[in-house]
Parts: sequence; structure tokens; C-alpha cells
Amino acid sequence: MKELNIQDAKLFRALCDEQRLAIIDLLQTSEKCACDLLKSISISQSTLSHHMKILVESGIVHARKDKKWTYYSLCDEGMTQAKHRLDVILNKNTLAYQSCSDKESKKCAS
Amino acid sequence: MKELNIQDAKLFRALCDEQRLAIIDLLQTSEKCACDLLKSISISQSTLSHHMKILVESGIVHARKDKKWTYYSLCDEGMTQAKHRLDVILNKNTLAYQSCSDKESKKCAS
DNA sequence: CTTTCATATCGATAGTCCTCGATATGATTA
DNA sequence: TAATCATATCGAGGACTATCGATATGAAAG
Repeated sequence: MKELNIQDAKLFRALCDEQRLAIIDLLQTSEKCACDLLKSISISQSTLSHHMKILVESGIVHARKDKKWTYYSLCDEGMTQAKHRLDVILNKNTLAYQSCSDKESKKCAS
Repeated sequence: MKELNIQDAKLFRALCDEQRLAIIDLLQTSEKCACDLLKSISISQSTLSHHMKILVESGIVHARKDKKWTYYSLCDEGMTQAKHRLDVILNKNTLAYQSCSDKESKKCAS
């Protein structure tokens, strides 16, 4: 298993929850504190905190503490890495399609 | 919850497993049958079949039956959708950063 | 100093997912 | 027809995850 795959899987895992995608939507317009996010989506405070931890640890979201509040904002570092991975897959994909013609005679060696 | 988020979450869920990313790597060079994939990664035949079902249902991989064999190849339909979603996040992200300066006076209304 | 507010952590529950061996299916071969 | 091969499906075990209420922490207000 490539180390890169483990990292990428972790990143995509942060993106594969509907609630977290909704949170990302809310952060797209502006930085927001947890209590603001809580007013916009129907989950408990502890669940929101759990999701924010996952988003921050994946590198997708940045957290900034100020007085009583924690402000969250999107961080493009992790997002760029995920996007790059998809680019690689897409580019090689078009090449793969061109070499699909002579596979009829293929045999399994088992 | 936006319907779009549910679809996107499903797509990213197909990408968030290390084994499936490894399978995608193998399919990047050429179309391959299940027995070929099985020789390259260390999982059981039933587990591979399970992963292929998830990849096909997510729209990332295309399956083609021929005689005894099932040939798998990458399909850029689903991948393009996932890439588009990341693009949207990234683009709005840069805008969000510009409006982070006047949030100090923000108060929670609760 | 006590109360209140914003957030994080804990412990438990329920659901989902990965993995496997066993078995079924369906096509080829002897 | 019987045996073999490639793949799919089934059922179960174990690990992980989302979710919640309760509680802890730490800062601000009174």
C-alpha cells in the first residue's frame, strides 16, 4: 500500500459525510464560529465539535481561537492535494481508454 | 441537507478506502479483469468483488462482461463530478479568506 | 466568586463498513 | 454430464463512525 493512498483516503474520508459537506458550504462565504454553524445545521453541539475536529485534522479547515470563540475557515492546502489526486486519475483515465481494444485475447494466468 | 451533498458524499465515500485507491491506480494503465487485480493486491476474492461493486455503483469504474471474465476500466463521469465539487470549494475558498478581517467584533446571538 | 456562555471531551449506543470463508452462479473444458 | 474456472453473493465477526446527553474546561460577565 502506497503511503500516498493512505493520506488521500484520509482526506476523502473527511469529505464523505453529508454534514461535513454542509459545513464546508457554510464556510465558503466567510469564516464562522462554532455557534454560528450550530444555528445553521440540525446536529448537537458535541456532534458539531466532533465534525470540526475531523475537518481540521484532515487539513481542510483552519481553526482560530479568539476569546471564548473558535473561528473556522476553509484551508486550501488539503483541498489542493485532493484535487491534484483527482486530476492524476482523470488524466491517466483518458490514456487508459485508448488501450482497451486488444484485451479480448487476454487470459488469466491462475 | 442539499441533495447534491448526498451525492457528493457517496462519491467521496467510494474514494475514501485505501484498497479502492490502489485498485484505481492499477486501472490507470489499462483495463483489467478481476483476476488480474486480485494478483496485485492482497485481499480475498470476495472482498475485491465487494470493492468493485462500490466503485462501479459510484460511477468511477465501468464493468464489461466478456465470456467468463469481467473487465474493469476507469470511467471519468463520476470523477469529473467529484473534481468539479472540489473546484467549487477551492474557488470560493480564496474569496472567503479576503473577508476574514472584520470578524473580531462578531457576537453569537444565542 | 459565582454564574453564564462557547467549546471540547467522555461514555454509550446504534449503525455502517471492511473483511473473510463458504457457497452460488454461470460459463468453459474434459 | 462432470469438473473446473471466474466472479458474485451470503452471513458473520470485528472495527470504525455518527450521534447523543452529560460533563469538563476555560473565558467573560455580574
